[in-house]
Formats: sequence, structure tokens, C-alpha cells
Amino acid sequence: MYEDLLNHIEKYIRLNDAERQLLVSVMRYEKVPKKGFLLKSGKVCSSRFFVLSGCLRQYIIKENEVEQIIQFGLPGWWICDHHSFENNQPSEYCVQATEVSEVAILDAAIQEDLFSKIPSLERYFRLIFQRAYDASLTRIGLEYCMSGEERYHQFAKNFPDFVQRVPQYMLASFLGLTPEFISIIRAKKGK
Amino acid sequence: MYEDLLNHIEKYIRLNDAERQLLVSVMRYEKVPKKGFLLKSGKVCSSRFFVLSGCLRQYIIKENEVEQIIQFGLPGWWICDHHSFENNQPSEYCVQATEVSEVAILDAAIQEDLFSKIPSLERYFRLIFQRAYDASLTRIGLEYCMSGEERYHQFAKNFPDFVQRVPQYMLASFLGLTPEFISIIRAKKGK
DNA sequence: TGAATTTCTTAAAGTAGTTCAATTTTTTGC
DNA sequence: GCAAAAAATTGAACTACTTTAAGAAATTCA
Repeated sequence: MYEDLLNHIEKYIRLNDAERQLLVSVMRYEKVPKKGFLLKSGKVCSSRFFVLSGCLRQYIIKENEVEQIIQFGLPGWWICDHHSFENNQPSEYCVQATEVSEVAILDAAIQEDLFSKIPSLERYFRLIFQRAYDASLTRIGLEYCMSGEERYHQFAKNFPDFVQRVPQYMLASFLGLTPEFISIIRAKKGK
Repeated sequence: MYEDLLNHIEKYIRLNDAERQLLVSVMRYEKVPKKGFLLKSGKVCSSRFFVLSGCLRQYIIKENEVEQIIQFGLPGWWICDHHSFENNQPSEYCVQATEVSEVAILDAAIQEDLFSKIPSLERYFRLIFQRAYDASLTRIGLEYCMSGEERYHQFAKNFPDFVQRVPQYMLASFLGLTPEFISIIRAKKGK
């Protein structure tokens, strides 16, 4: 059930049998229906979600009620509002499944105990967050260096299957564009 | 000399005297003149820089030779190209001092040894990167939710002293705007 | 101190992307 | 399998921001 999670972790650190077993015993499994919520804004984000299958989206709601997607969570990715999680404060984010999804859940309540029993998990998450932070800075750079149209093309080139997988308006939101503009881009290319 | 660094670390983890001493003994100190470089693109980023005083800027160079600033490093902030650092690969970034600055340097060559001797440093960096990642996602969200003008006003409100501290064209680059446009915004407000 | 360089401002013309509104296409659920 | 809902497209009017260019102000350093 947690095969993919264990494999992911063991790409970064080594676990012995006891540790593997402990980890599996404290994780929770959840199957989320399409449009099901794992986090709603105003609530505390009391869990980290590791995506086993499906796809999540993390978004905030702008003043005008419009949803701004911050990131997608595909299998092998952790999704969490870290600030809310660590400080037990209400979150600004919503996390919703864009399709039927399965997640492995690590609850805040048990995190510290788990880390103290498997200290190398600190290293695992250090490496995970370091990578994610790095990717996030790269993204900021690209955002400012490329036009909206270029961003779309690059994304479509890098993740051709994913572009098919989520509705176009979600992709538009994620890329900071309007669905109408993506339509225009696509019409251009079709010609 | 490394007071601020130790204080920073001890906000997140506890160090004993031996650990403090070890840490201090392996850090390097460097004073960087205004416009001095700590990293140039094409080179491997073989150090993490903790800003003790002054201010750094991290930027990439776009096709058109224009510099795009990704982030500033103020005292208490770590600056590094994590990907280059961990994988020993050439960096895309430049890191330059915008004013006379002092940094504490942690070299890649000694990181693993240091972490094995002070394992709680993994936790320290896990927490640091978690925070930085979180901040970076928040920034992406704001970028898409606010107009350029709003972004400038919010930034100027949150960091009034910093706006005075760096040339306006650097601020413009960081905010993804042109210096001309910031001039217009300021002229408006002046009225 | 004063000449050279860097930074900031102003204004006019141009453009990438938005907004709005109406229509078509695709997907969903009973 | 069909009605209803959700998503995508089209086009016209609009706007936030850029580009270019030239002059003014501020900063640097010999």
C-alpha cells in the first residue's frame, strides 16, 4: 500500500526493517473522490499528504472569489501548508483532488515522535524541501523571464500528458493566464 | 564573529558547547566588497552563504543579457544554489553583494561530515528550507493575485527601509517590473 | 571639487494579455 | 442515452505594463 512512499524515502535515506514497519504503522491511507477536499481554507492543515495516485491541486481564493492554483500534487509529491502545519494556525489554502486520488497521510500530532524514533527522516525532509524550494525559485525565475505564451508552450512540452489530464482552466490558473488566452494560443498552433 | 549565526540556529535547535565550537571552527568568514561576487553562473556553487551583514542579490541572466533578480539575501538569510551545491553541477545563478557585506560560509566539502557530527543540523536546515519553500509558494501566489502596482505597494509597505537600500532598478527586476513603471507608480503617489 | 558614470524620470507609442458576452463543445449523472 | 451542467472557443473592446529615447538628478571616485 505504501510501496511508493517507501521507495521514495529510500531514494534519499536508508531505512531498516523496524523503521519501515514503524513508518507504515503510523501513516494513514485515504482514498479521495474527484473534487474531494483534503484541506479547506480557515482550517488548520494538520497533515502532510503524500500523493500515491491521482492528482491534487493547492489553491487560494482571491478577493474576487476566483481560485488561484499554486501547485499541483502528482504521485511522489508531498502537499502541505507547512506554516499552518507547524504552527497550528488556520490555512489560507484549499487542497482538492482533481481526480480520484490516493494519499498517504502523516499527521502533525505524531510527526515529532516519529522523527525522534527515525531521526534520518529529518534528513529526508531536509532534502525534499531543499529540492522543492529550489524548484520553486526556478519557477519564479521562469515566470519573470518568459511571456505567458512561452510559459504555456514550455509547460506543454515538459508535461504533455499532464496538459490532457486537468481541465484547461486549471492549467490557465496555475500558469497565471486566462482560459481564453490559452484558447488563443492553441488556435494559433493549430494553424 | 558568528554570534548571529549561532543565535539563528539556536532558535530552531539546541547546541551544546562542543557543537557550537565545532561549528564555529568549520565556518569560513568573508567580507565582500560592494559588487563583489560570491557565485558566478557557469561555476559550481560549492558553498552556502549565511548573510551576517549587508545585502546579497541572486539573479539569472536572461537571453537578452538582462539580469533577473530572484531574491535578495538580508542578514539572517541563507543564499545558495541548492541544486548546484548538492549535485556539484554548474549554476545558472550569480550571487553578488549590493553593498559591503559579511558572510559566514559553509562549504559543500565539509557539509556531510558536519551533519554527521551534529545531526540536529539536519533538523535546522529542514526547518529553514521548509520555511523558505513556504515563503516562496506564498510569493508565487501573491504574484498571480496582485497587479504589478499592488505588488510594489505591498512590498514598499512591508519593507520600507529596504526600498531605500537598493537601487530602484534592482527592486524593479525583483518585482518583475520595469524601472520606468516604478517611476510612474511613485509619481502617482507623490501627487 | 568637478567630470564621468550610474540611476531615475518623463512622455509617447506599442503590445501582451484581460474582460465581457455569446456560442459551441464536452462531460456528467440519472 | 439524454438532459443538464461544465468547460472551451471566438471576437471585440480595453488596460496594465513595456519599449524607446532623451533629459535630469544623483552618486562615484580621481
